[in-house]
Amino acid sequence: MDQQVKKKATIYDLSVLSGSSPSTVSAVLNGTWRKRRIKESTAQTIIGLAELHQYTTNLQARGLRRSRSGLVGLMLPVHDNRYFSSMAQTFEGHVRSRGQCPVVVSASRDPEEERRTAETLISYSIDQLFIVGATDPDGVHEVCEAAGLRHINIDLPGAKAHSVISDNYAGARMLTEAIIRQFGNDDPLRPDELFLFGGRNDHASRERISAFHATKKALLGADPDDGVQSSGYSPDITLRAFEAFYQREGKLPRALFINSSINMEGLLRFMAGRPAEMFSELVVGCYDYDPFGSFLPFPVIMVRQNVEAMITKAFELIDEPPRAPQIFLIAPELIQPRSALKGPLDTLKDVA
Amino acid sequence: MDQQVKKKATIYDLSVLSGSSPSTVSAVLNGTWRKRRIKESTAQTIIGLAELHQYTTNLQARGLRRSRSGLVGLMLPVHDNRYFSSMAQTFEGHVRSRGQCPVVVSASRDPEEERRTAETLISYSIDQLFIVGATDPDGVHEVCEAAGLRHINIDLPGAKAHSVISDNYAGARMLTEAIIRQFGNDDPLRPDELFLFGGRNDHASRERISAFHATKKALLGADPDDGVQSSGYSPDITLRAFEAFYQREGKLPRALFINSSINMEGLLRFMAGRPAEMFSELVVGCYDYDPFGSFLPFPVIMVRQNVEAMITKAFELIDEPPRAPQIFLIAPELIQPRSALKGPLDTLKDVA
DNA sequence: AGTTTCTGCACCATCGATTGTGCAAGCGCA
DNA sequence: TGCGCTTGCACAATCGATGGTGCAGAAACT
Repeated sequence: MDQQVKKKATIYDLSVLSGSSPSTVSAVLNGTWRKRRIKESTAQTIIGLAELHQYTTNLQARGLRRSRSGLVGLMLPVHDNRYFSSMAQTFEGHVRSRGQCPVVVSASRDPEEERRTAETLISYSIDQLFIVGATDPDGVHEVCEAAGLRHINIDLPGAKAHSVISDNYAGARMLTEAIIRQFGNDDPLRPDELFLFGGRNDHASRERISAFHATKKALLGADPDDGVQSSGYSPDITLRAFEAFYQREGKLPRALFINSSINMEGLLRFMAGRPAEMFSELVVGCYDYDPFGSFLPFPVIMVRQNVEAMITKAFELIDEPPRAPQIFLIAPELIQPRSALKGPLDTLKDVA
Repeated sequence: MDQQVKKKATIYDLSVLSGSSPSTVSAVLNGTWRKRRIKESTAQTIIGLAELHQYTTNLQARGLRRSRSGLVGLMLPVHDNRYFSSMAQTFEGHVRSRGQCPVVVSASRDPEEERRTAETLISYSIDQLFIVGATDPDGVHEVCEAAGLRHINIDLPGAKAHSVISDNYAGARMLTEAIIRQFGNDDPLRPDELFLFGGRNDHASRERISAFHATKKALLGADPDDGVQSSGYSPDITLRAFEAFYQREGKLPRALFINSSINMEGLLRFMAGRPAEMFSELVVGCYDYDPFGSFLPFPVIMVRQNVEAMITKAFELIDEPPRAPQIFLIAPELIQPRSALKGPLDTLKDVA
C-alpha cells in the first residue's frame, strides 16, 4: 500500500493474501467463479482484497492467453476532418457500450500504410477492425483474412468483405438537383455553368460523378463532359484546380459540386486573399457536412452522411456476417444552407 | 502456407523449421542477434523463413514479457472538433516516426471517465500517456503515478505533472485587441458592446476571461462586469445563452469573444433560421481556429493554438522530465478573417 | 598437448492470466 | 459402514516472446 512506486498487484499477490490459489482468484475477478463453484464468501474476500490493493487485470496477459484483446480498431484515412472525426466519436460510443476499448488510428489513404497499420493492430490481437475510407480495402482484407480477424469496410467498399457505405449515387443526385433548383426560373443555370471539383478514382467518387452527370443531363438537358475536375482528396491539389480553372476561364463557374469537405478546403484556399464579392453569386453543393461550412457567405448545400446509421449497421454485420460479401447503402441527408445540426457531441452531458 | 484459416506463425514454428532454438529465433527477429553473437548465416535463414511464413511478432506476448507495449496513448476530451482532431493527427505522426503505435481515445470531459480510461490504457501497459484538455488532470495523474506511467498534460494544466499549454492570456489579449481594432475610429466599439461567450471554470477559460477583462479595460477604458456569459463547452448551452441574451437585450452585441470553436457552434445554432442580415455587422473573435469558421459572412478573427509546437514540446518533456512539475506556455497565433491555413493533412502526400 | 578465449547457440525461468482436470472433504442414503 | 454424488477448490499446462546463464566446440596461445 505504501511503497512509492509499488508494482501493480497480480492475482498471485492476491492469492497469497487470500490464501486461495491463483486460479481461484482469477475466476473470482473475471466473473466466472459461479461456474467454477467458488463459495460466495471466498469470492467476497478476494473481491475485497482486490479493491483494497487496487488490483486491475493485466490485459496483455489476458489477451495473450485468450488470444483476444478487448480492443476494437477503427482505421481512418485521417483524423482532421469533421466527417471522420464524428465517425471516431460515434464509434467510440458504440465500442464502450460493449465494454471494449476503442483504438482509433489513421492510415493516410496510403495502401501500404493501410496494410502495415492493420498488421500492427493484428499483432495486438484486436478483436475486430472497422476499415473506413480505405484506398485499398481488399489489400487490408487479405491481411485480416490471413489473421482470421473480423473486419468490415465503411465509406468505401471492398470486393471481399462486407461494406457499409453512403448511398453516394442518391446523395449526389439530391445534391445536384438541389444546386440546380437553387437558381430561379428567371435566370436558370446552364449546363456549362456547373462543375464538379474533387474526387478521384474510388467507388464513392465514381458514383457521385456518375449521378452528377446523369442529373445534369436530366435537369439541364445537356452535360458537356469537361464538367469534372478531379483533384483527389487534397486541399492543395483542389486549390490548384481552381486556380487553373480561373486562369483559363477568367471566372469561377456559377455553381460548384464539391466532392468532399477536404476539397472544400481547397475552395477556401482559393478564396483567401481574393475579394469576397467574387463569390457572392456562387452556389455550392458539398458532399459532406461541416457546420461551419454551412454558413459561408454564399449558399452551401451539403450532404450529411448518416454516420450513426453506418456504424450501427457495421456492428450488426460484423457480429453476424452474412455469407457472401455485400454492400449496404445508407441513405444520406440533404442539408439546406445555414443549418447547424446536432452531432455526436450532443449526446455527452452538458456541463457549464 | 495453404490451410484456410492458418494460425499465425510463432517463433516456435520458426524454431522447428530452422532448427534453431526459440530464443535464437526471437533474438534474430527482434534485432538483438548481433549482441547475442548469432551467426550471420543463421540469422539470414531465420529471416527468410519469417518472411516466407509471414511471421509477425505477437505484441501482446512481447508486451507481457517486457511490461511495455509500444503503445502510446492520447486522451482527448472529444474527437469531433478540429482542434482536437488536428491534435490527434499531429500526435500520430510523432508516435509513428518513433516506431510506436498511437492509441487515441476520448473521455468526454468527465473526470470519472478520464480516470477509467487511463486505467484501461494502463492495463494494456501503454508506455506513455498524453492527457489533453482533461477536466481533472490531477485525478488522472494519481492513476498514472500509481502505475509508474509517464504522462503529461496538454491544453489544460495539472498541478502534479508537467503541462504544455497554449498561452491563453497572451492569445486572449491579442484576440480582444484585434476585435476592438476591427472597428474604425469613426464608430468605435463601446465597452458594453463586447461580450464573451463560453468557457467554464478551467484554467484556460480563467486566463482568457482575465485577459479579456484587462484588455477591454486598457483599450476601451471601462469593463462592465456582466460582459461574460459562461456556457461551458457545449453548443446547446451556448445557444441558450445567446437566446437569453437576445431575449433580454433585443439584439446581439456588436462584437463577440467566443471561447472556443465548440461555443462557436452554439452561435451557428443561433444563426440557423434567423435572417443573415441580423449578423452582417457582427464582429467575432474565436479562441480556436477552424478553416470554415474563418470564412463566415462577418469578420471572424481566430486564434490558432500551435498544436505542432505543443506536441513537440510534450514529447521532449515526457522523454526527460525536469524534476518539479512545470507549465510550459506555447504562443498561439492570431489568424485574420478569411484565412485558409495548412494543417497536419498537408504533410501527407497528395494523390489525385 | 594443455590451457585460455572466443563463438555460437541452447536452456529455462519469467511475464500474468486462463482453463481443463483432478481430488479431498462433506453429505445423503441404503 | 460403505457407496456415490456434490461442493469447493488446487494443480499445472498454456499463450508467445524475452533475456540471463551456461556450455560445447573451435580457435588462439603457451
